[in-house]
Amino acid sequence: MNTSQENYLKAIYSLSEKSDSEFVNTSSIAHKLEMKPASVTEMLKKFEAKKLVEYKKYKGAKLSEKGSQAALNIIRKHRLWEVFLLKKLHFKWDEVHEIAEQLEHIQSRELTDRLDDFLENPRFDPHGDPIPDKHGVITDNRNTSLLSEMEVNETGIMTGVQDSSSIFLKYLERINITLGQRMEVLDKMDFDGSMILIAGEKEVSISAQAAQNIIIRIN
Amino acid sequence: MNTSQENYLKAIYSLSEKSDSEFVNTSSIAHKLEMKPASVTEMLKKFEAKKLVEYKKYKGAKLSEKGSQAALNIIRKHRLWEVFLLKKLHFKWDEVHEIAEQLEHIQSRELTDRLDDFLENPRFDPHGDPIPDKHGVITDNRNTSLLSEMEVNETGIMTGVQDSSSIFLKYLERINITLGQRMEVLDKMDFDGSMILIAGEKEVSISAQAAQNIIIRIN
DNA sequence: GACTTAATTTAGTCGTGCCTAAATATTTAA
DNA sequence: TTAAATATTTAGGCACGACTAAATTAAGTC
Repeated sequence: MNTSQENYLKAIYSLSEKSDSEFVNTSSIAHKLEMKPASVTEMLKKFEAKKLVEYKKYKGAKLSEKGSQAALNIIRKHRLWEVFLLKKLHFKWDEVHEIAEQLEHIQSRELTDRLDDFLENPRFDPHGDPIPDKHGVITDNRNTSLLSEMEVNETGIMTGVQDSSSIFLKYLERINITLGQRMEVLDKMDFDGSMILIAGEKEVSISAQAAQNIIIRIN
Repeated sequence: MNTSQENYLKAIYSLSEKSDSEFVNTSSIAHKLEMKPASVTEMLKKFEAKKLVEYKKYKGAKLSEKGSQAALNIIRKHRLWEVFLLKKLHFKWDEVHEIAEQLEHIQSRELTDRLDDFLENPRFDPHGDPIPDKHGVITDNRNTSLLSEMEVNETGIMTGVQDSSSIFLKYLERINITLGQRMEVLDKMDFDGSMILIAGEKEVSISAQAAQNIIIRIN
């Protein structure tokens, strides 16, 4: 299992999480990995042979138990390294993803588990995403919703983002929105769907597009 | 520059350190990397084109300034990660090399420099090898010799090993020899070249082969 | 100095992971 | 329900980094 194949697994996992149907289609994987569908087809056949996915022609692929475990292990490593980069090396929120993309491919069960302990077994990464434990179990976090779906006067705590791109994270930083902040919706504008909130102490205005990418835990 | 190429650079660097002649020959590189000489020849030509080495047919290769800097950067990363694994994650002396072989290929100048600071700018790795600074400068350590070359009654401090294999390090651990110990040569046996020392507090006997792989700082 | 031996390079092959272009299957819409 | 549009797969090709076997060069020996 090399870096390329691990990236396929991650892509399939993340797409199947979001999609409602069981099978993830070829072109969505290709799009996510910035590759051509033909290349994906080839790899899916190899994965089928290795029992990492169930593959049905013209339908797509579904991760097997073995495939899911492999994907979760990579995600676990990615998120643990992100915590390390942020907490120990003091990288900024928006800088950690890129480096973690490399570190997630380091192979050593022992290393991952020791890193986990060294970081004091964090349950969420800097973007609010849950970190699978050593058995691949993710702590389920219900009670979450997108900021864009909240009603006026509702409150919650920002626990994550859906878009981890540097450009988005920089935007949030610029308007002083950070993880863990309590938010209250003051108004939703009919004009463009933008929202007025209290985030932390201050009143901020945020676009509909941004609100669709902010995850809030309601409580 | 990928993992394979970085391993070539490291191999050439380490061989040219030890060898007296300027150029490192094809077969020694092949041997070190456990590959066939024909493969090495091909790569050396590519390196020549990239100006990483000076390559002379049937003579071998010599790292250019650019090539040396690249090699030193990989060595720096390797040794810093080794310190991290030992000091922060509490791996054993003989376990760190293998994992560092992977981590040394992570590409991020920023990461390396921050790791260096996080570890409080160590000057030597767990095997006693010096860590190049961010400019590729190695603190020169003269006054070192191999244990096997010491005379009876000479003393010194063990600062490193030449063979970092797990099998050798485990052997040292078993006979209670560790880095930083003061050693005194009590006797050298004509029979088989083995040596009797005081290492730490105790008297130990060590084979000629092992003594050739232990680095001592004389003072 | 010629000849044998060893080292090195060249030439051609292979697996991997990507691609493009063409063929085929599925979905959508008239 | 059939035709057009779209998605997917197949077929063939390419770069890379490894290999083997054959050719060439260098080194050692009589």
